[in-house]
Amino acid sequence: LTREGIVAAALAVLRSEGLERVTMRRLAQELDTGPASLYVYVRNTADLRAYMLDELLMGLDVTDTTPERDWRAQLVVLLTSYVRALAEHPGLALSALVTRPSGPGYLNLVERVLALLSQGVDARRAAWGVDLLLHHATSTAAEQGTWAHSPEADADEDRVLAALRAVTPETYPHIAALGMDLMSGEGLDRVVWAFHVLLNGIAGTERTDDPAAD
Amino acid sequence: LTREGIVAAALAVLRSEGLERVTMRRLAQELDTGPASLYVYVRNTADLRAYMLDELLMGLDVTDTTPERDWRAQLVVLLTSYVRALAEHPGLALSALVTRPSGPGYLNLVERVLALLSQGVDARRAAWGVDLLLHHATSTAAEQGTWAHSPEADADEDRVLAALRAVTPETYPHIAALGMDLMSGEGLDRVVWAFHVLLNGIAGTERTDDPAAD
DNA sequence: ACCTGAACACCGTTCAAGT
DNA sequence: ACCTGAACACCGTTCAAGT
Repeated sequence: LTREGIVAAALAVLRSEGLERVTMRRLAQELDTGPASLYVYVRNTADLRAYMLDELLMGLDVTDTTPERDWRAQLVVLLTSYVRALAEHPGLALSALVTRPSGPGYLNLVERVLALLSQGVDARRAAWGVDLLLHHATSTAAEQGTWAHSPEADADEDRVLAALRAVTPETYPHIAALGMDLMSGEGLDRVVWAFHVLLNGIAGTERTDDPAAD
Repeated sequence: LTREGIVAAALAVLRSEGLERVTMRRLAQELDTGPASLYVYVRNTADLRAYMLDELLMGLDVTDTTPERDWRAQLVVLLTSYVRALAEHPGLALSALVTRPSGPGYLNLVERVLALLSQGVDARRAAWGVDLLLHHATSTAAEQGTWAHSPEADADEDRVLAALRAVTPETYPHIAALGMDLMSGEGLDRVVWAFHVLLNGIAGTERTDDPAAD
């Protein structure tokens, strides 16, 4: 019984049965022991999920496939592949939003994002920008992943559509004016647009805190 | 027993004991009935949380306090107050990330954001921008709120700091070069900067999908 | 239609006792 | 130090039976 073994078992259950089934009791069963034994190696379930996420990130290919393109395009490719990988496991993305990742897999990703970002913006903006980009990518993965993998997502969207249709120009003029364009765009179109917004925004927005404070 | 009554009881427990205690069983106890009775009025816990969130949003003041300032500044004020309100209940923010809100409280907020956004950008960008802004605000509230209210947050930050200190210029040159500036900034400084990044980005990034597709 | 008791099928975590 | 059985204190949801 080792932490590596526990995390490996957790990833196996994750892939075969989903995150809901990755419980201390289920893992203990898988490893032929009692749930209490696991607490020698992981602090709690949040801790376990952090290890799982980092293991997943280690498997992410961060090497550049299109070195001839500019830093923005390369970042969009990298971040999109991160979103795609994480969206497979939206529950882990949600955990990462709440527990700050700090494992080698995450540091590796941060380093790569910083390397690309530094080509286009100054160091102070890069320092805050990397966090903004990865925070956005993570929450996008949680959102997209949940919608893609949940049977309730359709009913959910129906409710939003019904709410939009019920809007009259008198009650909500701006919503009524835009109408269904509020919901337009294939999932990935919006994700890519959002990354461009962030990159252009970072390049065009100076940090507002006192430079001497660093 | 009505849905309004159930939601009101839920909000009372939320405020006095936190979201973890807002369970079907706890609510049933509060309302002197069995948990099964609640399922006549709410589909499940996700549904209940959606009602709770919308009730909370109804209490959000979206009227403008600084009409003399430009649309960007007004949006930053509005979005910051949304983040502040939601960060009080990070669990609800997390739910909103996964279940699309569609109640009157949310529509009210969307209308207000659209009204301000329309002063600065074209309708197509406003349509996608409002979702991007509120998605970011929601996930920021979940993140900030959890850190602010969780006793484990400190240990979490210590781990990140230790990981950063352990970085050498050989392994992660860009991380090492930025050092502790990666973690700089008071919570709110970064939140405000992020909103400026988004607003500048939206203003400076055309939508990439086919305009005829609307 | 609305309401309920009881059950089904689970959880995370702790702790005293063992090896 | 590591491991465990058993317990503590809970969960969401369903369903047959009642009113």
